Amino acid sequence: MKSTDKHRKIIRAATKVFAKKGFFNARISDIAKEAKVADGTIYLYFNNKFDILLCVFEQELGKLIEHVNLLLDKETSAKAKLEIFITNHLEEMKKNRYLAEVIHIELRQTAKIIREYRKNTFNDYLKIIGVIIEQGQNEGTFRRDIQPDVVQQVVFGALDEISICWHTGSSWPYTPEEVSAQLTSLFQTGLLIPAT
Amino acid sequence: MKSTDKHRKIIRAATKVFAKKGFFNARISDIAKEAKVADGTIYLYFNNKFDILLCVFEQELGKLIEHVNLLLDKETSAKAKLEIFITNHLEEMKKNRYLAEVIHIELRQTAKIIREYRKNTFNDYLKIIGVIIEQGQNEGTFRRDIQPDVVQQVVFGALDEISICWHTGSSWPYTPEEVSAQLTSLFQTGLLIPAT
Amino acid sequence: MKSTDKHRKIIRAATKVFAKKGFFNARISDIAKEAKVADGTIYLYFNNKFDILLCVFEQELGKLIEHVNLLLDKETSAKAKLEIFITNHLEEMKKNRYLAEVIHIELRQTAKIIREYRKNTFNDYLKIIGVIIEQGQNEGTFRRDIQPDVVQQVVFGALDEISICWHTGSSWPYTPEEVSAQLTSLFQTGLLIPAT
Amino acid sequence: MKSTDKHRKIIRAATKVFAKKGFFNARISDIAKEAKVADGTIYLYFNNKFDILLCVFEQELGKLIEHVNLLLDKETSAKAKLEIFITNHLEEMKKNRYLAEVIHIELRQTAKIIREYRKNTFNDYLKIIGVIIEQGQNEGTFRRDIQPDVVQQVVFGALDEISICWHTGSSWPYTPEEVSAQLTSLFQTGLLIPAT
DNA sequence: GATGAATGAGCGTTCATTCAT
DNA sequence: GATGAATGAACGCTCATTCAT
Repeated sequence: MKSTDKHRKIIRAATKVFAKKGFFNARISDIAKEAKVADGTIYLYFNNKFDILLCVFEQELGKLIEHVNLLLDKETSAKAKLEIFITNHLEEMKKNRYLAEVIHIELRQTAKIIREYRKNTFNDYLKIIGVIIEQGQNEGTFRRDIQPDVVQQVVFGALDEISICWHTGSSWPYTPEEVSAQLTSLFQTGLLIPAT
Repeated sequence: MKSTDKHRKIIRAATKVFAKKGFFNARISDIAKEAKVADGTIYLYFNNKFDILLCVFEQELGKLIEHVNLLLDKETSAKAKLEIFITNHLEEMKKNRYLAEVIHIELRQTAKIIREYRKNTFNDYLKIIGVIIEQGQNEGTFRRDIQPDVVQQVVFGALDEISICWHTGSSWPYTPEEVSAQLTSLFQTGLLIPAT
Repeated sequence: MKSTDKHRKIIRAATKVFAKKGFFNARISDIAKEAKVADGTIYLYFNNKFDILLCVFEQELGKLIEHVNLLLDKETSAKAKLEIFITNHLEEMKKNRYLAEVIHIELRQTAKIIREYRKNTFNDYLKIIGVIIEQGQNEGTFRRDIQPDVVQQVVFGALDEISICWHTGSSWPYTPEEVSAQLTSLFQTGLLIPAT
Repeated sequence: MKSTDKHRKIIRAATKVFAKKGFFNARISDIAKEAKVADGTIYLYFNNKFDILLCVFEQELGKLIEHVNLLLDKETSAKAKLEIFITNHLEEMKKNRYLAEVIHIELRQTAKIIREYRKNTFNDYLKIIGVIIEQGQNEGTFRRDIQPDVVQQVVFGALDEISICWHTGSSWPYTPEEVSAQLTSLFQTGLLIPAT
């Protein structure tokens, strides 16, 4: 168990350091210091610096997927599921500032490379949205003229761009609940005021 | 004019190189070679490597802002303007693969830093969306319970996440027109099929 | 006896690993793995990495000296002794590829350092040749105008350069017996065909 | 010409540093300091540390080959040529202590690797001896029962082992002329006093 | 005695930046 | 203004050595 413990400690430290300085500006010794281990120790658990970043995503996205799937299983309608997904993502990102930043900034660099390797936990996360949309279309709740794979990009992009706002210097007065309500409503019924 | 010419050449080369390799993996000598100038020449036009990246954004976002504003001026309704904005962004990103990637990936790294410096052309671009939404609310076309500053993040995030899809290995069969129609419709009337 | 056993196991493993990768490229963990002991165990028997190399030479050269001395004691004439020495060295090196390589390559690095420390088993081995030559000169069999300390270098250098040939990729078709016959003859009567 | 100049300077510095500390203990910064250039400058002229060592051999052995070939061309008999080769090698090694040590110690490490790459200037040097022996056999001066490829190893091994003696702490009272006379005579007529 | 996880000093190499030409 | 050779600080990674178990 001890070794798993250290693995976790390093992951957590790396997430924090990557969020603060960015992957390329982060030094291994920064992570080591943050994790309170020696530089060399890191290489007992990871192959190289980039591997640490990948593991951060694997682990954190994995947890995110597991968690949201648990929540989604409790709901049956696609409409409710979409709301759950949005709410959960925003709450998690509000809670975990470092993860939010690492996803927002570093995931993208990595995504390009990962796409080739297809070690694609990120894609699994995106696909959850796609599947919800498909279900809604089959149920007859969601429009069929908007493609699920378009929606999944749109929703994730929207969530990700929002999720960084809490951690900016500028004031962002909304709570996750407020934003998630707005987003859910926006994606459900749109911006337009229906003509009566 | 000659010097402006070289400035432009370097910007263009840098955009390409940054898109291909990412800011941190791009070497000054890569940019110099792509721009067909000597390494040292770059420092006659830019203060340092990061300054080049900033200038890429300043210049490219500046052009984008200028261009979309021209288009928006031709329209009066917020509804039409939002459509224009969406369509234009996707078309531009489809056209300019390098810019799309640089915005998607590098802008985020920079955004964090820029936010502090407030040299904020990016914010100006975002704000255009916000202003459109406000106008729509004042006109009475757009709902007032969804905040303009939320929407601007959402729309940009969505557009940006979509705009990278054309340049991925995986097949993305939709044309900008199709996607922009879907997006526009999604943001206007939402996913739900209205109960009749 | 058990501890002596482990010492021997490590020496043998080290000889193999040093031969394969060279002293500097060999890792302690390579030797440990080859010897089937833990890394730390090695430090119960040796002071440091270099000490292992020294012990390899001490031990292997010691055995070589002991063995050749036994053989030499059976002969009386310097002429026969020189032949024995040559034959024995080549046979041993043919038999023990790893030792041959370690002597050929690593001994030289070490020799320079050892020379200063005078912990000089290597010199003892060389000196055997010198003593044979001196005996031959005293007997009146060997010329007195060629210095024993020159000959000892020459003979060892020749043997060592030959002894690696069996372990090279390139074809080396001669048996130790053939080569030792040629070398013995060469050192005894030279290359020239005597004018009749 | 300037760049060639710096290449030479680095080669010379590297030869000295490698001789003093050995390849693996030599730091790039040692070589840089000795050559009075910056660390990075070295990489403008060489691919990596090992490449420097290879270039030392290529260059120095190349010069050696060129030089000895010039001398050999002046002689016709194989007997004279062998003498020239021996004398020249010893003189050069006496003159250039650093080269002598680098050949003696580092060449062997490298030789193993080089053998696979066959970038084999060292072999060219050895072959010169072999060719002399063949010529002697064809002329009828040298015995045919001793193989040229055996002799070339023997002669080089002998020379190399001798050539280090001048640079050892221990006293080595002989001049290159004396040693080369002894060696030549040894290889020509052997150790034995001919029975009258 | 034996282990092997942890340590941290050390070094090869890169590359943004400078400056003599 | 333009060049590109030269610089040297910076950092990822390795591995001999230690020490708690």
